[in-house]
Amino acid sequence: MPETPVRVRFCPSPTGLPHVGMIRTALFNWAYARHTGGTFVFRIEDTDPARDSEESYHLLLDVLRWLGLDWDEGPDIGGPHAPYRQSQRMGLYRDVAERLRRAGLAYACYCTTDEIDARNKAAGRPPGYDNHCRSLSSDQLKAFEGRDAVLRLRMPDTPLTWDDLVRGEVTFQPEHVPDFVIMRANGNPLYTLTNPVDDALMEITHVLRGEDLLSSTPRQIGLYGALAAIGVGNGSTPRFGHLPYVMGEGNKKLSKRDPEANAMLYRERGFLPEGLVNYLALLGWSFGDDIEIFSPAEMVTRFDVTDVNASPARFDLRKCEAINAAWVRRLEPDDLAKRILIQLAERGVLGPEPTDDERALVSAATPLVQERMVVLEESVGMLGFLFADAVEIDEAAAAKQLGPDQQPTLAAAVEALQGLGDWTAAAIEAALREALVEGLGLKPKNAFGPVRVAVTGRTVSPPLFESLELLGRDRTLARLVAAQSR
RNA sequence: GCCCUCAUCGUCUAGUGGCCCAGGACACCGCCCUUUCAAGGCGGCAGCACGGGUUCGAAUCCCGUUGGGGGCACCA
Repeated sequence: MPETPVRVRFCPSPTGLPHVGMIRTALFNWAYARHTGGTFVFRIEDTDPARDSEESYHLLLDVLRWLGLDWDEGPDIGGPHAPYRQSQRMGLYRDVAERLRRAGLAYACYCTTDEIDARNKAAGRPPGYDNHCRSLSSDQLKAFEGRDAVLRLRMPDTPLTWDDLVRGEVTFQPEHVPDFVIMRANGNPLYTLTNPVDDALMEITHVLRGEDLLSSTPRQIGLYGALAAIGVGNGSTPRFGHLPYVMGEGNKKLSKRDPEANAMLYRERGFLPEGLVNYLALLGWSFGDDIEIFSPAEMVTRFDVTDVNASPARFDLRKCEAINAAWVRRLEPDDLAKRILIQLAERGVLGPEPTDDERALVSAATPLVQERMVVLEESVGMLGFLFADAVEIDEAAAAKQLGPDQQPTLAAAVEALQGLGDWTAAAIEAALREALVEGLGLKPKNAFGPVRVAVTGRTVSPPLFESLELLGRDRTLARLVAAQSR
């Protein structure tokens, strides 16, 4: 028996900066589509001009592309259900709303929020609409003449139940799900209408979204019933899966204000897309077999929504960094070198068009830093010394390693390296050991510390002898001499 | 207030009645390796929220309690 092909969607509102929780939702939808051989639809829900922005829309596209979460239908590439931006589908929603009204499935409501609140208070009821305008007499209707009306959906008076893909069966009693607004008084449709209408029209089979939308699901199920009645969509209601929150510090949802929430930040800091995707996947899901490092493609082979955890997960930057570091180590050196090159160019260590020599130097230096980096950003500090004539010396490092006591060490190093025939890491190490460790009787730590600071400017650097080899004899000697005249 | 929902080490998780006096990872602490910093290796710390059931047997099933989160918009 052939199953209906899976169609999932990611449908953010373009407001503010892309949020990691939102990206995690996109990832799970994407992974589920790819795992099942289904279709991943990307739709933009920009029905609120007051909050939506074009800039935010482009950021969304950028982030998804950067992470490699490709979509099969969407605003930029079109598809059988185009357009994929709700702002371009307004006529459609108005039409559906009108049909619902004419079918008696939706009705005009003239109540103001103040009136509703007042009635609830007087009756000692909890907040929420009281279905007041469901059946108004013609006299009552006349009294409201000229007053603005919103359109509300008439909800069924039976329990609303669905089998949530991550939580199991969930039921709401009808008295807790009042008739809700689907069209503003000004005639603009609300999310409560546009989202299910598009899901129906686009024949979405699985709605995987944040748990914040869980309590709006009964309303959507009610709407689906109404849509089926007027022939919008294919008449079937999608399955729902509510993904757990991504939490921030303390016990609150990672908020948009929280800097850690901004997905763009990770790209700027030089996280690898593979690393971020890998970490985000771990928030509510696990690969199995005690394996934690996996590629997006590997994730796809195993991902299933029904394996997603129901409980919220805290975003842990440390772990995110550790996963990324593992990915840095996992990359082929050539691949890593390319990414470091881009990073160095973006940060001005290299020009926008690196020379062949610079490219070669980056390639040669990459293996020296591959095990030392957590994020690409660090390549600037670790490799910067290779790409300048002189080096800027860290003052704290100088105070520790370039004082009067270290002058003889530096002098001996200059002498040992000056006449060295073969400028290779091995030869440099041999020469330095002979002159400083054996010659001056220094411990290795004290022998190489001053050389390191003089040449790289820092107490922490890539392996010293390899670094000197890459730097070259002239610049190495110049820096050793310069350090003596400080 | 009402409704919904969640509950295993500090954190992310494995675990779907016996393989679990609970496994892995991050973080933390030791030791080893070592020219710095890492990486790597070895070891350590640390958890089934609580109370009742069901069962020969419960982290796993049921009920309750407590605690956390979300919702109750002409936002999405």
